[in-house]
Amino acid sequence: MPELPEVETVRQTLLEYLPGLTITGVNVHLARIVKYPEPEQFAKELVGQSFRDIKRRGKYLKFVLSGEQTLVIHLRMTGQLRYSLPTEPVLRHTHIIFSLSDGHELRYTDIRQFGTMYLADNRQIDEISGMYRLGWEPLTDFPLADFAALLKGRKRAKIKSLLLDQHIIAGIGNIYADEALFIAKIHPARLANSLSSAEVARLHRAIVQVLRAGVKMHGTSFSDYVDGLGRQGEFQHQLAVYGREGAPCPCCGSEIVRQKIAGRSSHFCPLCQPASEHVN
DNA sequence: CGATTCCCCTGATAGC
DNA sequence: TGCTATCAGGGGAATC
Repeated sequence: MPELPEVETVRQTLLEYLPGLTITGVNVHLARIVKYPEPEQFAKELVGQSFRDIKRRGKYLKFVLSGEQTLVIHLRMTGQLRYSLPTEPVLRHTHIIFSLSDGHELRYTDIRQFGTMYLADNRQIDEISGMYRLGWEPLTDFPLADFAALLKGRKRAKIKSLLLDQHIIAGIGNIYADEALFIAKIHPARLANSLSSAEVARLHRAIVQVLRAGVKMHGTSFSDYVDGLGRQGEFQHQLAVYGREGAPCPCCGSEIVRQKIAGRSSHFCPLCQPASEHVN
């Protein structure tokens, strides 16, 4: 499940190969992945354009093209982008293949078919893809004071659901939300405005820390995630709580609990992350 | 207005 | 052995 660190790793790996290459063909085998424009036009407009740059916004990848257009790809749950040789076997669930001028292919594989692609002029792409609605970019534009003020204004929301809300912070998913809350020692079901300023500061720092660590370790290959060359990440070996139900807390040894909170499974240590603020 | 639920989809797993 | 039910979760729409 690609979150910010995984998407950033894909960006970095593809950035080594794609810039300067021209798209010589596009084969769309599953039309529903292409949300805009119609798949035929999508393919037609892409052919002949070359890659200038690859950017990222939250969990979205933005391929800046030579024709003043941007190709936006969201991997959602199980999407994978691989820079491959045509001689490599085409994996099952490969839905879109871009042929490249160096003889390679950029292949989009997605078991669950939830991924999305958009192609539009640079000035329209944010609106068409929905990216204009995204919140703070946590590694470059995430002011603590504004974050604290937002949490103060949320009397009913659980902190976990706010961390997952892309309109507030862009790029956090279930794995890094649980890990950040563990590092900050905050229970996922705490109401946002009940956090003390010390807790808000801890959480802010934990979010940045865990996302940076995830990028440094090339992402978390918990289920399907691989980078732009098909390589797994390493951060799954450092997870403290996610996917560790029943295992000992790395901090105190208590059994990690898994519980559905705000509609998502949440993993936490009941001792290190008490349901109310722990005052020392 | 904001929070919750449903839904898209396939594969892994549990239960019978 | 094989069937069905359940769960996983990003994010948008529908619903409460």
